[in-house]
Amino acid sequence: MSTDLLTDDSCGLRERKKRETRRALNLAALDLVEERGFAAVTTEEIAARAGVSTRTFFNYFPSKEAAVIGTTAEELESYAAALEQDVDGETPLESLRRILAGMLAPASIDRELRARRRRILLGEPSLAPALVGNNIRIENALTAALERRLAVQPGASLEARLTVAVAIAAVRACIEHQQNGGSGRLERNIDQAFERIAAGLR
Amino acid sequence: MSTDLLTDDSCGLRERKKRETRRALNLAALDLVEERGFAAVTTEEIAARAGVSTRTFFNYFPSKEAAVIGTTAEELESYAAALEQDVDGETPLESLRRILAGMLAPASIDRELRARRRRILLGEPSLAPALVGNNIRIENALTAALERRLAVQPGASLEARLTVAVAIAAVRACIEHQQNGGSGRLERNIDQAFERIAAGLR
DNA sequence: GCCGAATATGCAGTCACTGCAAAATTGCAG
DNA sequence: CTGCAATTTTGCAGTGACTGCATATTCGGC
Repeated sequence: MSTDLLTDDSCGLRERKKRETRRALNLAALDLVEERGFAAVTTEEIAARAGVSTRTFFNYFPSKEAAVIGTTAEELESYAAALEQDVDGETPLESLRRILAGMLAPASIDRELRARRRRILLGEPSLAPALVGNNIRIENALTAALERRLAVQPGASLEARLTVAVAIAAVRACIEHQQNGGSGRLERNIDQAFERIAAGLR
Repeated sequence: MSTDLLTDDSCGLRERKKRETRRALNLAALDLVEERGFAAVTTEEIAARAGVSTRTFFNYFPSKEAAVIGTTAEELESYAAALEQDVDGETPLESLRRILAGMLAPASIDRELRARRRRILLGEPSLAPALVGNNIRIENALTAALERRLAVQPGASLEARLTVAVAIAAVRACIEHQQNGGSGRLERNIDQAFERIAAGLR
């Protein structure tokens, strides 16, 4: 196989190949779902397009949904690390707004991929349950990170988990609003939502 | 079959039988999951214990998870109706606290069943994704109800959806907190959470 | 008691997902 | 470069969720 451009970071050939395979599976899944819709795609086809066996597919992802969503442990850790950092005058909620908005926004590098991902994932209503299920992982990772930042024992107070859960719910609500033909642009709505939350809901 | 005690409310035998079957399936599912755990129970067994064919099982519930969770459209409507009502000086958030807490609390009649349900559902981590998926239905129903109460066009403003989503997230966060061995009792934590939200998070 | 409609069932089939054991690949030491 | 051990891939066989369809049963009104 051709040695590739983006060898990301680390060590041995083994690790690199695993990353490549994982990514290939995720991209294959996105392609196929975009072409035909989630229900009409089989794990066999995804594996085939990625050039591995069906069995190997399940060595990388526990379910078809997970392959399409494709959140990696690294991404999770990177978001958690970002939240753990205490940026000058930012409240936890402000940090969460920045980080969660960043997860949605097409960032500098992966621009098109991120945008495509977003379009495909949100365009498939049948993925909604899996997506919110995936949010549990995100919530747990971010909660732990915020607890470290606040220097409290894990689970000692509700504060951290509540803040994270509410922030994620706010973003989800904006997305849902968007999909139901709601008013306003997503970015702007998210800003408004966080303002409302900081001001106190009634 | 023996004519039963609680014939609930309405009309024909047909409707009553459907309710009975639905309930029987839900109870059978709860029983079996309590005995053996969700993964070790098959839809065939649930159907058998409820006295119907496997095929009929899927006429009532779209998935094994749904059968265990067992939320009915009637329940949804009743919660929505409760939220739609404008109770004296209650803010929307206060109404939501009351209604969502009521969904968890073992109510007057079904006391034991509600408690059992709660224990079983929350005791099965593998059901967590399905549970949050189910929350989407609840969120949609409550959002529509709140929009009626506020007399706004559906989807016109973010307000309703945001409030509902945040309220549900708060309850979920308290449950999650509880399950991770967090401090405090559930009821009390929910109260605190809603107070924090009304006061504004940071 | 009889007919149209709703409901229950059986059957065959697809596909997600798993455990297991054999084969292929990789990293490493000699 | 060569064999060796660990890791990864793969094939295979099996289980079980879920669906469409055709058929039988049951219900409600006449």
